[in-house]
Amino acid sequence: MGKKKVVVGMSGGVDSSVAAYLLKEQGYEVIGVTMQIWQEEVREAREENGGCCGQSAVEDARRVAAQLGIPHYVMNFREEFKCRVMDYFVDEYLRGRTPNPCIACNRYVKWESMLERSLKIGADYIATGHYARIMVTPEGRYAVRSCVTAKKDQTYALYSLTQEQLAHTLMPVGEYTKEEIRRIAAREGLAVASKPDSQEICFIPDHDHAAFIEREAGERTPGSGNFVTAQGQILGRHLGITHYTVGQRKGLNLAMGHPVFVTKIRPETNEVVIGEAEDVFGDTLYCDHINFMGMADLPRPREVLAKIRYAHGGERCVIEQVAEDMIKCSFLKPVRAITPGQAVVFYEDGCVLGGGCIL
RNA sequence: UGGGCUAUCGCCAAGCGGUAAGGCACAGGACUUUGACUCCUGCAUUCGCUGGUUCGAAUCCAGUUAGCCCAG
Repeated sequence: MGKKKVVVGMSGGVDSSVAAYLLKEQGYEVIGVTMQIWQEEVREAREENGGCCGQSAVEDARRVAAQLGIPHYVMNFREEFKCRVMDYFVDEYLRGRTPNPCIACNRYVKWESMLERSLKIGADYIATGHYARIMVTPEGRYAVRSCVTAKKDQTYALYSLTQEQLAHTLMPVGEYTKEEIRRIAAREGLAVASKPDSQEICFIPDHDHAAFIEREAGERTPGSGNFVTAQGQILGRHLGITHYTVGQRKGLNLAMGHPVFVTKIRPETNEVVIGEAEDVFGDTLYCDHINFMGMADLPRPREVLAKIRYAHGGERCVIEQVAEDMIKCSFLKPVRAITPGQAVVFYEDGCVLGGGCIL
């Protein structure tokens, strides 16, 4: 029986580099692959960005692969990335929603595309540097669960993986803390040991979302409109709905004497609704694009812990399937800034049961 | 044209003769897969303007300008 073959998605960062190292140590036949996704006019921005997916990423990954003595290839996923991540990102903003591109990238690019292509070249698994662990539930379902480093937990962004995908996925760094991973990288002398963590959205290195959207959307870019209260009072002019997200305070340029926040975005009327701090709280949400992971279905209401955005600690809520592709979440306590477009992910004991996209 | 009121940082606003509070906004930083939240730091040598009184004025006086209100 030959070695199991695994394709490691190497971003050129510390995590995926160590993932490749660990798998090799564990006896897998490891192949390093770096996805080519968005880099075209990248230049200066990447170095301070840490370059999660930039051009230097390819070189860094190649260097690490050479150090580890594993083959390294580049797979071109620009097409997929453009339409499934960048276009989605822009379209969501145009619809007044706040997308989470990392979830889309994971689902469509890293897993659907990269996994498919990897299986095609004879791999048994793909692996990534995500801080998450894959488990099998007593019912025999695959699920991801929080890793030891709760702070770096990335299960939220992985909620949409299917059973089939999880069956062919390995996440070796989920067993370690970020500090341990860096230590291993340093111990093994990996070139990227001290590379800064990547953050923010990789394809917008300058962090200027609005400018990016304007470039991409062109004519479709929404113009300025009114800031209004829930009662309809006009408070001022905004720069275009793509500049805002629910819960936002900064950048509104509204001197009301006290802090005010975005409570809602109305693309139909091009209005941004403004309210008080308490107006940002809500206790009910609906989501679609459901994916069941640790639970196979939801035949009856069930109480779970739900996270409504990446850095959210989670709140107890009762979930109930109200339609073919719709779940209603009723929180026991109001949660802040329920934001359409963001994911809601359900957990039980750190295990992802499933999730959806907030409506 | 008379009479009254008001004029202090981008907005609101303390101050009432003793040497410019505060809030919001904004900027920078920390944090961050929402330009989110949050936190830290910064932010009027100057009080519509011109003179005067005083040891000392944003604070008192005179004039002047602007805005608002009320008049015949």
